[in-house]
Amino acid sequence: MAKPDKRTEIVRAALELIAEHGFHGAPMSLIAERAGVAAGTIYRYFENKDVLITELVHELEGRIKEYVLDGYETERPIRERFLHLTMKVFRYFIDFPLHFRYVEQFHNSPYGVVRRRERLLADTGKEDVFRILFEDGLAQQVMKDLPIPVQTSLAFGPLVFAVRDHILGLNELDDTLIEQITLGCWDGVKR
Amino acid sequence: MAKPDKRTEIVRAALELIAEHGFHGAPMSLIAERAGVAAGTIYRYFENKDVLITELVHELEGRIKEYVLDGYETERPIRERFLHLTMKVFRYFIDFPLHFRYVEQFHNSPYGVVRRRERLLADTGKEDVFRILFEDGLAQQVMKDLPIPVQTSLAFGPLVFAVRDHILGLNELDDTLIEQITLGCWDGVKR
Amino acid sequence: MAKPDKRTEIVRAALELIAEHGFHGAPMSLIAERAGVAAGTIYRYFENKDVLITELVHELEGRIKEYVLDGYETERPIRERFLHLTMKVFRYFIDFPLHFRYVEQFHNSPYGVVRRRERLLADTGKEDVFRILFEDGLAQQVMKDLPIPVQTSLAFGPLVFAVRDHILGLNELDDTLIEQITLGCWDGVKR
Amino acid sequence: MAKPDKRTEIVRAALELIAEHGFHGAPMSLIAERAGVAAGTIYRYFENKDVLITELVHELEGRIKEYVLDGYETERPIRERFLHLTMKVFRYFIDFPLHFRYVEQFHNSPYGVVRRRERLLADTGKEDVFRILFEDGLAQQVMKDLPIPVQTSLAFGPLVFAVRDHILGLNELDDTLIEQITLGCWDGVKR
DNA sequence: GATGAATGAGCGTTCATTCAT
DNA sequence: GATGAATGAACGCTCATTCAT
Repeated sequence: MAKPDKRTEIVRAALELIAEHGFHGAPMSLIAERAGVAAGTIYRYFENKDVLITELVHELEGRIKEYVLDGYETERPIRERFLHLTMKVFRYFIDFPLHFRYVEQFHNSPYGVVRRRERLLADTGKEDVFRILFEDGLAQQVMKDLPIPVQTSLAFGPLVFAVRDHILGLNELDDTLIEQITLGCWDGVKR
Repeated sequence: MAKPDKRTEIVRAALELIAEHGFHGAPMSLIAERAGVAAGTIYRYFENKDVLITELVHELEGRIKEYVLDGYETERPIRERFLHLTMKVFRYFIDFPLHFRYVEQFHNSPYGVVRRRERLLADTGKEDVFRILFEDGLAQQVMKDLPIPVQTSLAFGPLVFAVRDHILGLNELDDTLIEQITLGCWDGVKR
Repeated sequence: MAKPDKRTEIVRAALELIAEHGFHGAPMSLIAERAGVAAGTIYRYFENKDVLITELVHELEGRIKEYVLDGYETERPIRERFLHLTMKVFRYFIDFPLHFRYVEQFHNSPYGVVRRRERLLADTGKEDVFRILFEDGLAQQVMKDLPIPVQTSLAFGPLVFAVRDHILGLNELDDTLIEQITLGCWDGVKR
Repeated sequence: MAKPDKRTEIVRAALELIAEHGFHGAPMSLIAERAGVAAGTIYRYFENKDVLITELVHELEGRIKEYVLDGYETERPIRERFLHLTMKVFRYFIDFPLHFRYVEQFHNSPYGVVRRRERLLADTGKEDVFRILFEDGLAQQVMKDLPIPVQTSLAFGPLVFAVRDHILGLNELDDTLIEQITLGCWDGVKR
């Protein structure tokens, strides 16, 4: 924290620029400038722009995961766990709108498509709390018997929409609204 | 099909390339090549690339609207109307995955953001079937009392997620699954 | 006059556009549009743009010559003939600023350079009133003994400068001013 | 000559190409090639082609001014000062014909017209030696009472004409001829 | 003759990437 | 390690010219 090293600055600059102006509006030279480094320096830390973009999304997703899992207890009832997870995701994205914008941009670009596919094909199921939650929910007959991806859609689709509108200023998401949406999602997935 | 005129070919080529490879991966030269015309020819039909992109999204949205409203009867019960609309949207996007991908890309780009905001600010409510449906649903106390954008999130968020996964091949959306999701959405918005 | 034929319209349009916006600002398509003909039609009358440009300058120079020689009497005294010619040129360009602008642009472009050189190398001396005037002036020992091109410079250089400034609005050339400049030029060439 | 840096080479190449072939005949790619740099390199030194063109004319005018004012003494008689200035301008342009051609092209292009107008409208009179000379000349009743632009026309019009012809090879301006023209100009402006 | 849609070479410009310092 | 000047392929776009109708 004392010495914000160059890599950190590069990542921060890339996040800001891409989140705000898209991949188009974030040339390497501008990222370098905003990071306070020379253009060539970026290539010491990232092989090329694609790698930078991809590593950045990894980092963000790691942080989101960490935030969301904080205080999460696998022993609690399904409903409670569900609400914990969705509301945490909500809060995270509202608190870090740049992260949301970045991740959104990423997943709606060719990079994201590749990434998403790889991820699903790899069996990451073991450690995936959402997956476990849905499987538990099914086993306990609390949730509908739907494929995991479908459950995910019902659980997170509304959230993403709502956050997007909120960030664009078309919406004003306060605590009660967040709770209502979250409960609506629960209504969607519960049996 | 009788006269596959150049404009049509250009639009088709742009749709394919942008849907598959993003705005980045669709240079005018490639669009021209795939449309079987010279690069300069595109500019007889579209003032510039931005206009091409924007007109294309208009066209697609027009077609979607037409498809979705076919057979829609404003006199039917709320629930039935809701299911009609969401399932039609589902089917359309599953039948025309390129359209889905294109519209998605558009709305996650600077173009789309501007468009979205303008649209919301303009009071287009009069003719917007979704809006009317939600207002009716609220008036009849069948749906939850939530802001329109939030209702929209609950109604369409899961759909977009699910279609995306389906197109990526992570999902296999058949009729029963579509119905289940749609019903899940209804559970989310109904009182 | 009754039927402003296409060639005339093309020439007029080219003159206006080039005079006002330069060669750069006068694409063939715009010339065609302003002439009320199709783009391809121009090529029935002129082999290509260069030919159009060159023929136009010929036409203009022909008209200037005609105007200037109107009322010119080779029997009058040198001074009177000199003043007649220079003042007529003055008036012509002030009355037809577009012609002036066009001719100026032409002579300051690669076209003009070629043209000018060809012209001088061809022995056009026989019919050139200016040349004859200068030769007479020298023979009668009324004018300085200078090469013809130099005499031309002294006679017309100031005129071109003054007209340019006038057309740009930096100057207001009225009759007395024109006369003064003309007399200044005479002072420059006379012995 | 010790370090023929890239900027210098670019400027030199632009000067040569534009002077010889006009703005049309000097694409950035060719300027780059002749300068021995990559096309993109030009943009490190000049924001765009317009800026390159405009900065170049500034540089040339600066050098001309410096050359012309060398040895100029404001305390000398009007006539002597007049002859000093005009003859120096003469010599400069004869020694640097590319500079002459460039400046001519510039002032007959849309760039130049704008520039010229701005310059005249701005009251640059304070530091303008020509203006001061003409004002002194008028005050001392040595020169005719004419507006400054008109005096300028009489003083420099012939020069520009003569130099142009000389560069085109239609003329052979030697010292005596230059002096004669200069004296002719003086005859034109003096009372 | 006249049209104007179509062409495609060529333009000015950008930017991811390299490499001498 | 770090720099940033230099690169040059690739982009969006223009426009003189052609040719089927």
